Amino acid sequence: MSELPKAYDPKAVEGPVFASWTEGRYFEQHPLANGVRPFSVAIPPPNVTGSLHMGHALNNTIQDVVVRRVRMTGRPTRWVVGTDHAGIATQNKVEQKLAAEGTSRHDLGRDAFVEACWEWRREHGSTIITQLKAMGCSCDYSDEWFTMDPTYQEAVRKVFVDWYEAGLIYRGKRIINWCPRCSTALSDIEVEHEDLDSNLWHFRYPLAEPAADGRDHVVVATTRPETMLGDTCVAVHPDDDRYRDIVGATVVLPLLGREIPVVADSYVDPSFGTGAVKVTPAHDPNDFEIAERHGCAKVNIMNADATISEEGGPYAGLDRYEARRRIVADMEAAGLLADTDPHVHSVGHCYRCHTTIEPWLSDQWFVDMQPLAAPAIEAVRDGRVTFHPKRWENVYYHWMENIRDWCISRQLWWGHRIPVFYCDAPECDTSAVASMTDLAECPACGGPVRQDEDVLDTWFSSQLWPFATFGWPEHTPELDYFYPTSVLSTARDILFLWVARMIMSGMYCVDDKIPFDDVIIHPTVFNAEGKRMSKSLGTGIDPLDLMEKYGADGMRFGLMLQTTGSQDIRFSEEKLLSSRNFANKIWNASRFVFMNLGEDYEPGPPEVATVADAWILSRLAGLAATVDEGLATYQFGEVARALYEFFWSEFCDWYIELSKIRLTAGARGDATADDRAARLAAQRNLVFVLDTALRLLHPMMPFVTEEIWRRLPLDEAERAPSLMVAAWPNPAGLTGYLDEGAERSVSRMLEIVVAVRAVRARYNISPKQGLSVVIRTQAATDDEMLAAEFGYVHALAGIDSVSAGVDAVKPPHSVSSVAAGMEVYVPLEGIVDFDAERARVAKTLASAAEDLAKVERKLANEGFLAKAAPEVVAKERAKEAELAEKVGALRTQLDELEG
RNA sequence: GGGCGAUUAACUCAGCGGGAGAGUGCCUCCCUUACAAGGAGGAAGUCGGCGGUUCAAAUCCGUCAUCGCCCA
Repeated sequence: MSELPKAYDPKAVEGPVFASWTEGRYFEQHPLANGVRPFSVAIPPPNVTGSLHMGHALNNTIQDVVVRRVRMTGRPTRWVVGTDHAGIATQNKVEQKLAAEGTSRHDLGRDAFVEACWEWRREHGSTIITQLKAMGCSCDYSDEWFTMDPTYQEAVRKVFVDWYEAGLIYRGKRIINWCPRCSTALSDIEVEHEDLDSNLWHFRYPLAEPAADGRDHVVVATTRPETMLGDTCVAVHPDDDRYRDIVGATVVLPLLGREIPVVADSYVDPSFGTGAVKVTPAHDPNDFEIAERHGCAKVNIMNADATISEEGGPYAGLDRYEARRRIVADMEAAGLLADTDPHVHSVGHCYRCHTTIEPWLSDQWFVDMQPLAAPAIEAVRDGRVTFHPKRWENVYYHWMENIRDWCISRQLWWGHRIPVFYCDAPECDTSAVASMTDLAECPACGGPVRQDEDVLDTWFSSQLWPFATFGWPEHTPELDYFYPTSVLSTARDILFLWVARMIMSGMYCVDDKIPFDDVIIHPTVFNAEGKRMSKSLGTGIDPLDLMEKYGADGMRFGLMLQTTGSQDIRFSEEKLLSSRNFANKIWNASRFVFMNLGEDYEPGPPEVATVADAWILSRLAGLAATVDEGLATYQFGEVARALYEFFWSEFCDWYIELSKIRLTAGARGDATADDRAARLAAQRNLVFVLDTALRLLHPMMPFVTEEIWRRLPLDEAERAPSLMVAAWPNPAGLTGYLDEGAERSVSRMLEIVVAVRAVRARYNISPKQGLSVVIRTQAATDDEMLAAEFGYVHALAGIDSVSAGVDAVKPPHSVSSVAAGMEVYVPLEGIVDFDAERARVAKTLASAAEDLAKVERKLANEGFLAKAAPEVVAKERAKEAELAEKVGALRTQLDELEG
């Protein structure tokens, strides 16, 4: 057995351990085992341009923890991995690269540009996959997917054609969200709204003819003055008496001189601004609706790059903000600026580049979502899909029930090109056809066709991920076997972009089957100030740096400790310290075990030889149940805390310390056969507890546990080529070790040890100075139990002699403490400051007396006795007795100190 | 405007109907051959305010306040 280094060094361990997993092919799912329900997870594919951030680190740790646990139970398991082609992000990257080289995509042309994107992907596209490996993620890397793979393209195309032919996809001229920087349309949920300080400008619009009451103008309010160039009417509410007389009148649009009508429309809110609104149909979705209802023109005054178009007359060519300044200035100069009020309004920004988006009239493709949403809502309502935490279901319902059509066309070159072909022949009946194969000629007239220039929204393709990665639309064995997947883990910000759409498309495409059973919505990772982490703002933390400093296990465990169902994570590095130290603690406890096994150790089953053994095995059985149940229900924080507490406080602080008695006695030259047998029992129990704990820890801390576990001397039956594929501790198999009596007994003994140590610490008594202890017990039965544990008290509290009895008498010049209802006396001739001791005891007494009074009040309460559960009352009575005992003992102590 | 979440020790957070917990920080002592990335002991909280339900409320309900997020 090779000696372990003194401290755990993640860097020395992680690489080789990961390599051994790959070599053993434990990540892969081999032949499909029939008759067993498999467990599968589709990773939310990271952007191919991406690199690991804290959100990925958390999300993928969660998936790995879930997957590793299930794999250890022996269930066939597969975690599908891959990347998303990320249309806008990738196109931006490649365009930047081209710009640096002094060229552009327009210089290259479409085909060469797309090839440049593939080239970029070949060079840089595996960054994040490599980083997932560094984290220890147990994905099946032998079958990596990309949303632009040939078979994946087939899947995307099929969904488009199917939906087109079913009438679910249509093309129309609508107001969409336009990003002038990315030069593409965006769907509604790709727009992030932000409240900005601005103004509400009041403009006077002159009437062509004075109204009956002599009025010669109408005042409209706007937050976007530049759009007045595209005004085609002014609207007022039909019931608004202020404007009743001018409905139907004509207004002369200032600056341009265009004549536009005043219309009445109930959309107008009479209480906002002046109650009269300018209507710009080509630049506002609501105005578009008004124009449709009243047959007004739609004048598009903006170019794709957000400069003013020819329709803007004298302002043509100006940038949108410059145009705004000039128009306000010109209106003011013309005496038509009635007022300027400060005003906060919500401005949409591109979720990729944060440029202010323009609502813009253009031809785009849309998906009619309502028919798809209906069954997907039902799937969550009837529990086929479950959200964790459950409250996210309401967010899902709210969005799904108010769902709007999805704009899926993007004016990009990198992506899935829309498979629609147009025939421009005027005499041909067929104007557009969606096709699974590229068309060279019109199927109707045989004339030339041209393909739609646009590509599909990246999310249109990634919604197919949970089934396209199993080979759909082919009816593959993998699809039959692994779909539906088991779990989807994600942050809440892609609940709509992804989760909802995957449920809709999954059910539509794969026989009405849901894409996953459980959805885990995990916390969002913020920085220490609670702000969003962002690389561009420099507020991000790089998980690779963290792994460098704290080890992959340290980072993973630290994240798991903070993952609860309610709070987001305010992350800071210090929070990983305890996890890194924990890995080292595991390492050193294991080192201790190895050092104490020796050459002659013979593996064997655990043996309850002492009450300490019974205690630790009982605690271990409890831990296994907590961890198993906790992971099955995604209570990661709770599980991490239970593991930490057990390993550090119970196993290391107490059991290992207790085992030293038997280990050293049994190793001495003059050891008896009994001593040697006792040593062997201790060794086997140490190995068993460590073995089981490592298995339970493995999903969260795969590297350190694997490295140690391989070296454990286990029975042949317990062995496995890797901890990854070793058996998960079955809680049901450990219930035989549950032993409440042993737990009570040991915790009482530990209290005595702590009480004696506290005396030592309080009076600064050297560990080398021997002490004796006298314990006054409450009942004779306690005496025997205690006597059996004297050895432990000796060893742990460093004392020479212990005696106990119901009628034990306080020795002279001793201080006393109360532990577990017993009096513990430590004679301290000449060492103690009795004044300080009196003060301390008085304080403890006051607090105990208060507790006792509380319990007594409760027990004097008739209502409590009548209504509370009997076991609760019994517990209170026991508590009362215990506290009364404690108070009595403290009083006596105080009296003795006074005297 | 609608919804969700948070408010517990100096800090970061668990607990979510029956004796206030952890990590970090702080104080005291200790390099005791598993571990100083450690060990032992300790100080520290009217569980945001106010009402209510209950025998019993940090925990359930209502309300207010503050902070954060989502939707419109």
